[in-house]
Amino acid sequence: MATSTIRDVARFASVSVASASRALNDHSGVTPAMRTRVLDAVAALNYVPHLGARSLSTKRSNTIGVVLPDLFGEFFSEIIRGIDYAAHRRGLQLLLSNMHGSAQETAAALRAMRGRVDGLLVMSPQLDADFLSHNLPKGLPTVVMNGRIDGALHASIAIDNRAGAHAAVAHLVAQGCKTIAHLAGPKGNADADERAAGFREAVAEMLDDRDPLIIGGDFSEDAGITAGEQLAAQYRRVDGVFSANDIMAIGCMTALIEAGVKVPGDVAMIGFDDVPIARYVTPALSTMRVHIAKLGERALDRLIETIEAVETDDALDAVAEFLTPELVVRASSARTASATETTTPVYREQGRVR
Amino acid sequence: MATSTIRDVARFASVSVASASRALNDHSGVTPAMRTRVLDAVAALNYVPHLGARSLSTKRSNTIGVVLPDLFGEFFSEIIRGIDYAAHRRGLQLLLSNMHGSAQETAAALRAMRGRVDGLLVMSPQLDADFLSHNLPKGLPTVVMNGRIDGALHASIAIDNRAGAHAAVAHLVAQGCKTIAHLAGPKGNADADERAAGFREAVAEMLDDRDPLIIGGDFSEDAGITAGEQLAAQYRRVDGVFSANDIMAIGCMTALIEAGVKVPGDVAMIGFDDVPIARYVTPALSTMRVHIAKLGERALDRLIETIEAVETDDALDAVAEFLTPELVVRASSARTASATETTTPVYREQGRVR
DNA sequence: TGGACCCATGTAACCGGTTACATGGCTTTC
DNA sequence: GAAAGCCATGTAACCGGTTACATGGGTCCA
Repeated sequence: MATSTIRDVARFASVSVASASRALNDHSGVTPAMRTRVLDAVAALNYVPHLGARSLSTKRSNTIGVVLPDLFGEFFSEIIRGIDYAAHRRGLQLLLSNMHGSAQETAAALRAMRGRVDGLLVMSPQLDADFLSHNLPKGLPTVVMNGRIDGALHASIAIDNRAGAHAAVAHLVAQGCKTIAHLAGPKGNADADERAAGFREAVAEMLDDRDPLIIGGDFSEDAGITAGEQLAAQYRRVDGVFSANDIMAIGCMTALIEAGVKVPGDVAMIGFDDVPIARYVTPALSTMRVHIAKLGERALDRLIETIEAVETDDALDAVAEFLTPELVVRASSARTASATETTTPVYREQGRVR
Repeated sequence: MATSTIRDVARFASVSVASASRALNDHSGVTPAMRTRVLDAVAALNYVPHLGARSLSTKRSNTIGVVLPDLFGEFFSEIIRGIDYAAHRRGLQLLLSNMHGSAQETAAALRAMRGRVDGLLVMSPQLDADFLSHNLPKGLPTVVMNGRIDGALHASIAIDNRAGAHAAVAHLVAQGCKTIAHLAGPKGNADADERAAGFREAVAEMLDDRDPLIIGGDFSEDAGITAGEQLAAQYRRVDGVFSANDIMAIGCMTALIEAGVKVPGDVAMIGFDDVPIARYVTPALSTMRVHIAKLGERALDRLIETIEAVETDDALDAVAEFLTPELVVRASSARTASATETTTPVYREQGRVR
C-alpha cells in the first residue's frame, strides 16, 4: 500500500493538482462541489500530506529547532515543558537536538537544523559567543537562552544569576550569618561563574569579606558531599553556605548532618534552582527559585516575535532579557524565628541589559 | 545575504550540480581536483545543505518522531534522555510532539509526522489500540511504548506492571504485612490499571485477600495526601500500602506521619517508578524501580530494527517486549532487621508475550 | 590506427507539494 | 449580440536537493 500523493488524489477526483491543493488548504475560490470531491478522494485514498514537501515549497516548516546541552533531570524536562507549552499553543513542533560533547558536534547539530526549522532556540552555558555566532546558520532567527552573547547579534534570555546570588547572601546575612562560603559550579559554565561572581560582590558588600571561602564543585551531589565533609572537618570557620545549585546543597547538607553539624543551627544552607527535591529533603532546602519552564516559554515567545519581525522586515534589536530568581525560605536556613516557606521577590531588574 | 543553494555552489565552482552533489556526499568517482574546487566554493559561499530538500529526494530524514502524552517531570526527561542517547549514537534527530489533551489533537500530531520522520515512537497510556492503529500513518514504522496494542500490528515495549505489583506485594508480605491496601492511579491509564490488577492477583494469592482496600488516586501528590489522611483516620485496618507511583506514596507517607502513624513501624510503604525524590524523602521510599531511560533507549533500538526490516523487506513480527521493574528496598518498608537499600531483581520474565 | 571500454562529468527528471499565470465558460453591460 | 470582466479550473514552473542516464575524452589492445 504505497502512500498516496496529491497527484493520486487529483487523479482519483478527476481534477488538477492545483485544485486539489487549493481545496485542501481552504483557499478562496473553490466550489463546494469541488471541495467535497477532493475531500472524498482524500478519504478514499487515506491521503496524508507530505509535510516535508510542503515546507520545501512554502519555506515554512512550522517547526522550531531546540539545541540543548546535557542537562540534569528536572532542568531539562522543565525547560522543554515550557517551550513545548508555548509551541503547542501555536501549532508548532519541536526538533530536538541534545549536544553531548564536543563543540564540533554542536556545530554539526546547528547546521543540521538548516531547512528543517523556522527558528532556533539554543542553550549553551558552556560555549562562548564567538563560537555560536560563527556556527549559527545565517538567516535563521535565533534566541539564545542563558548564554552570553555579548555582541547583541541575537536575542537572548537568561537567568539573572548575580541578582540571585545577592539575594541569597542577603538572606543568609539577615539570618545572622557572619562567615559565608560558596559551593561553586563547574568553571567555564556561564551560570556557575556568574553565581560565584555575584557571591563575591555580595559578601564584599554586606560582610566586607574580600576573600571568602569558595569550594570548587561541578553541580553533582558527590561534589556537595565532598564539600560537606571538608566543611565539617573545619566547620567552625563558616556559619552559612550558598551553593550554586540545589543538588550540591543537598549533598553538602547530608554530609554535614552526618558529621554532627546542625543545619541550620550551626550552618545555614541555601541552594539555587528550586528543583522539586528541595522541598522533600530534611531539613527542607531554602533556595533561589528559577522558573525554568517560564524561561523556555518566554524564549519561544521571543523567537516568534523575531521570526515575525524578519518576515515583515522590521528591525528588532537583539536585547537581552533577564529572569530574576525568587527567594524561597525553608527550614535549612531558618535560624531566626521568622516564617519559613515564604517567597520574597527581590532584586527585580527585569529587562536590564548589560 | 540570501542563503546559497547547491546551484550557487556549482556555478561558483564552474561545475554541474550533479558533480557538486557528488563531491559533497563523498561519492566515488570524483577527482580530488573536483572535490577541492567544490569544497572551496562551499567555504566561500558559506553553504549549508538544505536538509528538508535532501530528505524529500532521498526519502530519508534521519529523524525519529516522538509522540508523548503529558508526563510529570522525571518520567518525561528520563524517557527522552534514553531515546536521545540511542538516537544520538546513530546520528538521528528527534521530532518531538507532546499531546496535551484530546484524542483529536493526538491524531493531528500523528499525521503531522508524515514526510518528516523515518519512524515513530508513540507512548499512550491513555489511548486504546483501535484509535492508534487507525490514526498511525500507514507505512511508517512505529514502536509503541507502554501502551496496549494487542493486535500485534506494531512492535511494542512496555513495563511489566503486573510483575512489579507482584514483587511489591511479595516484599510487603515478607516484611510481615497482613493487610495491604493499594493506592491506585487514574482509571483508564494502562499502567495504573495493570498495577491495580497485579495487586489484586497478588494479595489474593499470597494473603488470600479477595477484597482488598483500593483507594482511588490520580498519580498526584495531593491524591496521596488525601489517601494518607483517610488511612490515618482508620489505620488499624492496614499495615502495608502499595502505591501505583512514588509521588502518591510520598504524599501518603507525609500525611500518615503528620497524623502520628509510624512509617514503617505501623504501616510499611512501597511506591513504583523510583523517581529521584524517592531516595531523599524521610524515611527513604522503597519502590519498584523502572529504568525509564532504558525503556526509551530500547524502544529506539527496536524502531531502528523495524525500519531496517522494512527496507530489506524482511517480515519482522511485532512482538511485545517487557521491561521488568526491580525491587528497591529502603527505609519506608524496612520492618524487619534485614538490609535496606538493596535491590533484588524478581519475576524476571523478560520477553514474555501475553 | 581504430574500436572497445572506462570513467569523470553534465543534462535533466524526480521527490511531493504550492502557486503565478494562462485559459475558457459564464454573466454583465451597452 | 458582442465586448468586457469575473472566476473556477488547469498547466507548468518552482522549492533544493539526488541520481539515472547520456556524453565525450582518454587508455588499452588488436
